[in-house]
Amino acid sequence: MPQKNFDEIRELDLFSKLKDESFSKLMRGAYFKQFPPQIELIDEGDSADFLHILTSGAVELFSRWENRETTLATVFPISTFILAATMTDLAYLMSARTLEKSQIILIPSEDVRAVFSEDRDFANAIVLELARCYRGVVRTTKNLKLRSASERLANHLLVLHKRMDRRNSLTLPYEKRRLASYLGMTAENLSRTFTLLAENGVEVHGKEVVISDLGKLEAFARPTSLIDG
Amino acid sequence: MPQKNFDEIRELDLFSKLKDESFSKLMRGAYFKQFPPQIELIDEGDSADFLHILTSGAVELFSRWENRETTLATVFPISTFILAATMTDLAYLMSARTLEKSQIILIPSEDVRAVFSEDRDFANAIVLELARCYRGVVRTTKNLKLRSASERLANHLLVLHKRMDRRNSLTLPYEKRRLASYLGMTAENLSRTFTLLAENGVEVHGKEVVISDLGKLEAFARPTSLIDG
DNA sequence: CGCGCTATTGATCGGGATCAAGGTAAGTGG
DNA sequence: CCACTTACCTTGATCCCGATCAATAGCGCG
Repeated sequence: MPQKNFDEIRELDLFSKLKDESFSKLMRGAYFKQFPPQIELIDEGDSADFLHILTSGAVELFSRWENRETTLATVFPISTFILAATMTDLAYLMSARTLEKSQIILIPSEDVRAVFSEDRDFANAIVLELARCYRGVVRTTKNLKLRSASERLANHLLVLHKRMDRRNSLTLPYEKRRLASYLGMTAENLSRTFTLLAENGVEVHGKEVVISDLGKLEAFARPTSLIDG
Repeated sequence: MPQKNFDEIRELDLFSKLKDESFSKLMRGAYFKQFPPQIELIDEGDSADFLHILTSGAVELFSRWENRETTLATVFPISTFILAATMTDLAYLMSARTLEKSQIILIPSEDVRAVFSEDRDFANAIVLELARCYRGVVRTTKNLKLRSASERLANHLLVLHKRMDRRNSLTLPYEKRRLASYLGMTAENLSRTFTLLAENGVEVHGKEVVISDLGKLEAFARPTSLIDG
């Protein structure tokens, strides 16, 4: 594995305060793998043998039931995923597939749990990370249950806008149909909702989104830190 | 506080493996309070000063946005709630109200965090509990996004049935309108959905639900361990 | 180019919401 | 013990958001 990756991983909240010894213990047993796009990395229900860290590319977390499928999250570098299943040694609840060619580090779950009980700082970081994830899903649930599809889209655009350093022009980092699924709507409905938002300060051309009237969009979206973070 | 309560709390997964010393440290700073029904214990956005433990009564966790409100969970004794906010020292993301007269133990968040970093077993238990909560909300999200309202109701009845030792007759432990809100539907729609389920092995009289044909209900609900636990 | 995939647009359908009355059951007080 | 109240639930009528189905339009890429 390139040194560059090591350094980046080391800087993740999860590992930054880790003892060197613990960190190398984790890395010693780790696999560094490259995957092509559209590979199913994880099938929900599988036992959680590895903690995954995405170092380049993109990964979709999704779930299937009875011929239906929904996107639960999109993971971008550098970040870990499916920590909760790893810690509890239970089956994964989400499936994962690469969206692009991706580099992924696989750390055996037993190693994670071993270091967790040896290194207090790691335990601390894991708790914070799990709590953060938990709160993220709670926000998602509130978003789904309290808002209409167009309100969800409007607020999501505001979140992206904030994340992009508040530039009024941004590029959607995923296909629209995945965005639609993530927001709990169909691709068709997303399209129509975008045209609806044209009256509320949003212009769309392909994956480019221009927020031409932030005030209008905010008035429509009514964002709150208790949902949108 | 009655000794009986102490013992019951001690048996919670979160506290059972705790050193006596740690447990008393937590209890020393704790408040034991009684609340009448319909009292708002927590307003989302408040800072998370206390970990709450419900020892009798019932508490609803809910959220509001723009004049809409949704039930996120109902808590029954004996259990803790809002652990994640406590650990991260961030604002609560859910509001809470008593549904009945309730006894609640309030443990200052700083004490919880202090004991967490002193007592390895407690740290362990907290991680497991957080991961469990996280996975619970992931299931909720999948349920909301992958299933229709009637499928959610059918599966929820199966969950209650399982929880009630698989007796074919059970009593709904909450008002129907709260169940409706929890399942992400209106009270009216819940009513109609119950009549729909009459053709699928379910009889309802008030809060009494009789599963007259488990096979039929299961065929309709198609439960899966990856959503329904 | 032309093939294949994604996005848009249009027409229609349906699940679930909303609005508006009734019904039912459990208190409450005379 | 029974009228009256009140809260919850049900039922009916209608509406609308968003899904579905179908066709077309872009776009990226070999």
